[in-house]
Amino acid sequence: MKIYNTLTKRKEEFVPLEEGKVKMYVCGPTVYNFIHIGNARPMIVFDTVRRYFEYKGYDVNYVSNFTDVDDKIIKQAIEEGVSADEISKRYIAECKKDMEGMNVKPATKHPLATEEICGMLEMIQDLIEKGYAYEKNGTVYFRTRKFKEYGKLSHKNLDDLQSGGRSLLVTGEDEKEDPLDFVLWKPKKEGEPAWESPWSDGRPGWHIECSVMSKKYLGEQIDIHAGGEDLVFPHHENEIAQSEAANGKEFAKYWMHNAFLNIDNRKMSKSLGNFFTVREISDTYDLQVLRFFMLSAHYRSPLNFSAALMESSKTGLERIRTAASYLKRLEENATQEKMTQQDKETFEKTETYVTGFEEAMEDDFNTADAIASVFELVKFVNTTVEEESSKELLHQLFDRLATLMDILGLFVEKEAELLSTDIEQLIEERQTARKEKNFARADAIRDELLAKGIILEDTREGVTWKKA
RNA sequence: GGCGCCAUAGCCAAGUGGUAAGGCAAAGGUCUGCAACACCUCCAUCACCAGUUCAAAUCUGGUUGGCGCCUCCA
Repeated sequence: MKIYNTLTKRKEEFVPLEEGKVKMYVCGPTVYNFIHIGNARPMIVFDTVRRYFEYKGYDVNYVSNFTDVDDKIIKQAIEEGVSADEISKRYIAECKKDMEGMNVKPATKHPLATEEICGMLEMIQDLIEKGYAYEKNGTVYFRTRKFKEYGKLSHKNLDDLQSGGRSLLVTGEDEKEDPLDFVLWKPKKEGEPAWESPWSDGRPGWHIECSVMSKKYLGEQIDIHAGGEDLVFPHHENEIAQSEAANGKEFAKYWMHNAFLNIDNRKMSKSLGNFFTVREISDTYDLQVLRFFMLSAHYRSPLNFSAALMESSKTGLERIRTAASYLKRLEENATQEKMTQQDKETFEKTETYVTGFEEAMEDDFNTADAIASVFELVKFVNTTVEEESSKELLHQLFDRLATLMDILGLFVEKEAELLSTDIEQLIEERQTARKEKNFARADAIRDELLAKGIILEDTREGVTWKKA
């Protein structure tokens, strides 16, 4: 399996630290509002990475945090006149609902920054003792130049950073020894949440949180650290500096970064205000469609979001699901139980689509290519399977399709839903009308159901329905 | 100013040296009471210029256009 590593700027063969196990950490959102669909990209992408590892038999320890102490949370709390804690708790709960809708598996552990302060104090103290950090008026800074490899992830050199067009010196930070130094601990301002520390009552800097939570739940060394590409610098660069300075060993072996989700070719972000929340999208679309859309491009390519593209994704996903329900229907009506010799040969032919799918995923999780294999399998099913096919074959084909889709976190079957009895009666009445060639009545009933969001389709095997 | 990415059909998108996957849309057709589904047919020489090579969308140089990071940010 090959993974593109931001650290080395090339695809590398994945070799786990420990045989059969994967330890991965994915930087999670800051919870001060509903998550937007840009936040959803890494969730979906890295959940898919996880699912593929699990499909390959790896035991994946997947940790993803919630940043629940931050300027923006405090700002939101002040605006609403409630506590910061209330804001973060609320949006963590909402985020989890969205994740469920997108079929993103819960992490093995979702640590909260506010519950890990103790570990942060320890690591900061450790860094001070090792000479990598210093305290000034209650603020603790990381001594960036002391960490010789600083810049190795983002491939920047310190002098470029300093002589750049922008000043890294921000107001009130002229007490730093060096403009490149960043904050590990900062004293509280009036009304802000704070914790006691040897340096001041205050709160941790953003970067130290991930270093500490990763170490606590995954150990000093992990296989994969992932997040959005904007986190490469400074967040991940700083994490490396902190963790490697404190632990004295390589922090993460593989660094994965997803590209952005754009709107009109512009980065979507809360600060630019050009974003859609996942919740908004879920009003119009099944979030499975959003997931399918996200996986239709490679995770390292920028992806534009639009209603037209969502429609296209919806239709495409529907095509796959139609094939699946076709198999199910035939299976229910099949008379032949066991596979015939010909069935066996048919089934063997689908091996190539599984291989194609796996090869795509092995190549740095090329989900776009993997989906192409799924479509090829769908085409094969639609052109090969027939009423005479055996139950066993139909079942196996369904299973094969569902398995591939499950790796992508996509369902192939609609949830088991029951129609209310009056709707079922309408469908029966329509069938009677059709037999009597009373098509006007039949069409009227179909329209009536359509208005209720139910689409009827007449097939050789009878009437099927789906939600609009 | 520094660092970096991208440019494939109407749209989306794979493909990193051997002659363009897949999906959506459109068009024509088969099936069907109609519709839908499904199936068949049709749909590109890869931004531009120059070069390397027997061979380039794929490598090199340049041009144009778009974007990202360097500041909270997925």
